[in-house]
Amino acid sequence: MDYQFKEIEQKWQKFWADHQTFKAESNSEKPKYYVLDMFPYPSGAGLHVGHPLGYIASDIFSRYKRLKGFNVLHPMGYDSFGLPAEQYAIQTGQHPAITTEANIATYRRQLDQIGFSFDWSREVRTSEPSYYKWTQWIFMQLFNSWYNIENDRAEDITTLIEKFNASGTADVKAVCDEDVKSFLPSDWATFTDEEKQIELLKYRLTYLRESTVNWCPALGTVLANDEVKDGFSERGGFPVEQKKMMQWSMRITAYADRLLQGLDTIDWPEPVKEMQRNWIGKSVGASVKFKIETSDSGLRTSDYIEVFTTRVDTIFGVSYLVLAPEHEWVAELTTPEQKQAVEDYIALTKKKSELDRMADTKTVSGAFTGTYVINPVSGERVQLWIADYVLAGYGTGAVMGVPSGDQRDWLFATHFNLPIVQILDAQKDIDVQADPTKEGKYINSGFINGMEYKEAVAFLNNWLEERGAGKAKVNFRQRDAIFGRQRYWGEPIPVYFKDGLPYLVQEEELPLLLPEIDKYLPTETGEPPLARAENWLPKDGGHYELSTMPGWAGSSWYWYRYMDANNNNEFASKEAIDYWQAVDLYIGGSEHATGHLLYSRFWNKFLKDLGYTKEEEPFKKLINQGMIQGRSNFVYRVNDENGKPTNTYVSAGLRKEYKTSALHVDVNIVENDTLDLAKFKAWREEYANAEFILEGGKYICGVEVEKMSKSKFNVVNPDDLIERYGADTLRMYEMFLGPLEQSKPWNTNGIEGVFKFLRKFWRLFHNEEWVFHVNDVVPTKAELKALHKIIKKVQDDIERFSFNTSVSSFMIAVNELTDLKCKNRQILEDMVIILSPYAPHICEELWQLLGNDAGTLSYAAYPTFKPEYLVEDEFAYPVSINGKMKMNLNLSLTLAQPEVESILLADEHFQKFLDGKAPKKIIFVKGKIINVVV
RNA sequence: GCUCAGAUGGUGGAACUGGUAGACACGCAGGACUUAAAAUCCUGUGCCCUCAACAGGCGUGCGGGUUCGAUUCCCGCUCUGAGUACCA
Repeated sequence: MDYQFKEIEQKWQKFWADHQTFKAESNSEKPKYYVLDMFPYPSGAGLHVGHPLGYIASDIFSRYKRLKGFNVLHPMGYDSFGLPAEQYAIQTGQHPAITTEANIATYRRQLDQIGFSFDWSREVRTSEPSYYKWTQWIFMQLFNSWYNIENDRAEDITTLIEKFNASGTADVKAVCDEDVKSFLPSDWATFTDEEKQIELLKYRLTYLRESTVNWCPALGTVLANDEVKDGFSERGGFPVEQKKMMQWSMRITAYADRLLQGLDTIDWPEPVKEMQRNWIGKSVGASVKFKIETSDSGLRTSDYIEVFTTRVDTIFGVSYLVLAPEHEWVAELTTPEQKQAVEDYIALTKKKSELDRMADTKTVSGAFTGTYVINPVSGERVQLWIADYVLAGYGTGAVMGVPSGDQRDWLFATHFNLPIVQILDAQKDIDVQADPTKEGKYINSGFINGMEYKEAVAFLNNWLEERGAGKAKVNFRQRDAIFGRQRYWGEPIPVYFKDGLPYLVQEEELPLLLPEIDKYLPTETGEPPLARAENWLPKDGGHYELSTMPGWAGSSWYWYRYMDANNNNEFASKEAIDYWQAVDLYIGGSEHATGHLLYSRFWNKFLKDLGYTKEEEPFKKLINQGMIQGRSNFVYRVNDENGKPTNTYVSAGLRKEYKTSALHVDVNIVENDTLDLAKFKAWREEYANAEFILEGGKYICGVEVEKMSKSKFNVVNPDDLIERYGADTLRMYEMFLGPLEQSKPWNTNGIEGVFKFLRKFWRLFHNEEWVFHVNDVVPTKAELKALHKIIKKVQDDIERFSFNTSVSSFMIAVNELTDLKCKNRQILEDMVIILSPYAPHICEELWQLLGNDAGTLSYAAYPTFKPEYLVEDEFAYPVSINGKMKMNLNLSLTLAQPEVESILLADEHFQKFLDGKAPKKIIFVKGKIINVVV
C-alpha cells in the first residue's frame, strides 16, 4: 500500500491513548529525565502553526531519551486562568469556566492530532479547584513565613515570634518593611494581639501594603511592572495610571541575591540570564548622609538627606545634590525666594508624560531649592537642587552630583554653572566631558589624596560608618511583586479580614472556591467583581479578600504538580519530588524571561527553604524556541486614473506599471506565492467577477512578514496541514524550517519536500507494487556505512538541539539507501528507531510490519554507533594552490607527507595547474587537505 | 544610548575544533510518462565571461589584519532583529 498517513496516524494515536504508552511512573530502575513545555493559555483562537514548534522539539527529545533508556516525564496542562476568558464573560455573560473548558477541548484535539507523547494522566489546569487549592496553600505558607538574613533563608513565622519573645527586635535580621518598630521583649509582651499582627505583617513574605500601583481603568485591574509598556497595558494597549491602593505583595526582594547567584549555576540562554540580571539590577555602593544646613528661616525637615552612590570614592568631587521632584521633602526644603521657581519646575515635570521624559534625555532641566547641604567628608556647603533625571522610585530618590566623573552630572553642572572639580590625576579633558575612570590617584580629595580606587572605597566606607554618616550598601532595582488583581477569573486569595486585619482561612477550608457572581464587572462602588458574590462569607465573621491572584501565581509551581498531579493530600508527595527533583529541559518562549521564569525561581527557592523541595533551581536547562511570524500574501487591485478601484488585479511583478492598492489575501488559497484564481473568486463575493493581469500565465502574490493574526489572513492552521500531509510531515517540516531558537516567518513552501521524503522512506520497505518487502541478507559495507553515519549524526544533533540538520541528514540517508536498493531488515529496523522521535506514526506502523509487537517502538533501544563502519582507507584529497581548490586526488589514508608529495608532483593534471612554476611549500593535513604554495 | 543576537544563491538553510562554501529542501529550467493535466521520475541550477567547457574571473554585509589556508579568529564600520533605558 502507498503511504496512507491518515489511517496510520489515527491508528497509532488511538493505540497510544488506549495503552497509555507514555504514562510515566514516579519510580524506576532507569535514570529519570524531566522534559517540560511552557503550558499554554487556552485561547479561543486555537493553535496556529507557531505554537507547536517548541512542543515538537521537546517531544522529539523526550522520545529520544526514552529510546536511550531514560524514565521520561513529559507532561502537559493549561494555564487556564486569564483575562481573555473574563473579557469574553463580560461581553457575553458566559461563565469563564465554560469558555475555558471549550477552548481546552479544542487545544486537546489539536495537540492529539500532532502525536505528542505527553503523559495526559498528569494533566493540570490552574483554574481547577483541585489545583488552585495548592496555589492557595503555597500563599498561606508565604504568609506564615519571614526571611531570616542570618540563615539566608525563609523560616516559619513562629521562629520570629520566639525571637521577639526572647530578645525583641535586637537579634532580628530580617527582610521587612522600612517602618518596623524596635522593641524589647517586655514591650512585645504588652502588645495587644492586634498590634502583634500589625507588626508581624511587616515581616511576612506575602504582606499588605499601601503601594502605588499601575492601575488600568479600562481593564479594571492592577498590572505588574512587566505588564506595562511605555505607560500602556501590554495586553490590549490601554492607558495605565498610578494609583495608591492596599495591595498584597510578595517579598521577592528577599531573594534578589540568591536569584542573581543562581543564574551562574543554570544552563540557560545568555540573553535570558542577562535580562534577569538587569531586572534584579544589583548595584554595590554606599549610602551617604548629607546634613541639611538649617537656614535662618528655620527650614528643616530632618537632619540629613541620604543618597545612594556607586562611586563613594568621588565624594570629594560633589558640587551639588539633587532630589527627585516628587521627593516628599521638596516643599519643606525650598526657601521662600526659590518657591516660585521650584513650583514652576514641578508643574513642568508633571506635564511631561512618561514618554516625553524618556524620549527627551538630552535636555538638562532642574531648579535650585535655595537650601544647602554639608558634604560629610569635606564639610563643604553644596546646593540642593531638584531635577527630573532623578527618579523617586530608585534608591533614596536623591543623588549626589559629581560632574567630573559622570556625564549626566557634567551636563547638569555645565548648564547651571556649578563647579567641576577634578578628583583623580588620571582624569582627562574634563572641561569637554566627564571622565568616569577609576584609574590613578586621588587629588583635591582631602584625606584620600594619593590613594587608589579600592583603598579609597574601603577607607571611606569605614570612615563614614564610624561617624554615622553612611555605610557600604547594596541596592536593587527590583521591587516587591504586587500580588493581587481586581478581577474575577483567578485564584481567590485565602484570606479574610476582621477588624481591618487579614487572617488566613483554615487549611481545612481549602480550596477556597471562586464564588458565582451575576456579572463579571467591578461593583458600582468600584470594588472588585468578587464583591458581587452573595453569602460568600467566612465563618468567623468579617469578609473575604476580594482580589484574586495574578496570572503568574498558578504557573509559579506547576512543574511540581506534574510530579504527582492527582495527590489530594499534598501539592506533591515527598517521594515524587525526591524522584523527579527538577526539570532537566524546559522549552518555551523568551517573552517569559522576567515574568514567569523569575517568579518560578522565587517560589521554588521558598519551597526549598521550607523543606518541601530539594532543588535551589527549578529548571536546569532552558531553551527558547524562536517566534514564528506570519507571512502575508497580497493581491494588487488596479485603480483607475481617479484612484477609483477597478475589478482587475495585477500580478506582483507587473504592478509597477499600474496604480494599485495592496490587499491581504488568505494565505491558504495561495501556493508558493501563486494565487489559486478559482479559490480567490470563491473566497469573497466581491472577487467573484475579478479579472487578472497575469505574468507567465500565473498570478504571483506579494509577500510581507508580519505578526500572525486573523486580520492579516496569514494564519496557518496545523489542522489543515495535517489533513493534507499528516502529522509526521508537519512535525518534520516544523523542525526542517531552521534552527529551533531562531525566529522566522512561517512559509509552507517546501513542506512537499518533507512529505516526499516520508513517502520515499515508506517505499524503502516496499516493492514496486507497494507490497511490504524486506530481506534478511547480510548488510553490505555501504549500507552499514550509511546507517552508522546517520546514527551518529542524529544523536549528535539531538544532543545539541539541532533538529533541522538531522532532518536533512535523514533525507541524505534515505537517498543513499534508495540508491543502494537497500531492503535489508537489519538496516531498516534501525532506521525506524532513529527516525521515530521525529515521525512516530509512520515508524510505529513500519515497526509493526517488520514483525515487532505493536507499540514497543517507543521503548526500543537506540542503535549503538560503531565507528568502525565509517573507517575509510582512501580519501579524495582536495588539492589547492595558494588556498584555491583546484582538483581532487584519491590517496590512501596510510600515506604520509613525503609519499603524498611525490605522487602529487608526478601527477599530470596537477602539473597543468602549476604552469611551470615550482612549488615553494606543500602543506599536508592527513585526511583533510593538500595545499601547495607557489 | 547600552546589552545581546544576527547578515551565506531566487527562497529556507548547511558547513560542529581554521581545511573542498552553498549539503538538504523549495523554486526555476529542460526532459520522460500522458490525448492533456495532475502526480511521479530523470537532468541541470551561486554569479560573471563564454557556443561550450573537466578554461578563466568573482563570491559568505563592508574595510582591514593574522594564517600555507578565514563563513569560522582579531580590529574597525554598516545594516537588521530582540531586550532595556536618565538606576545615581
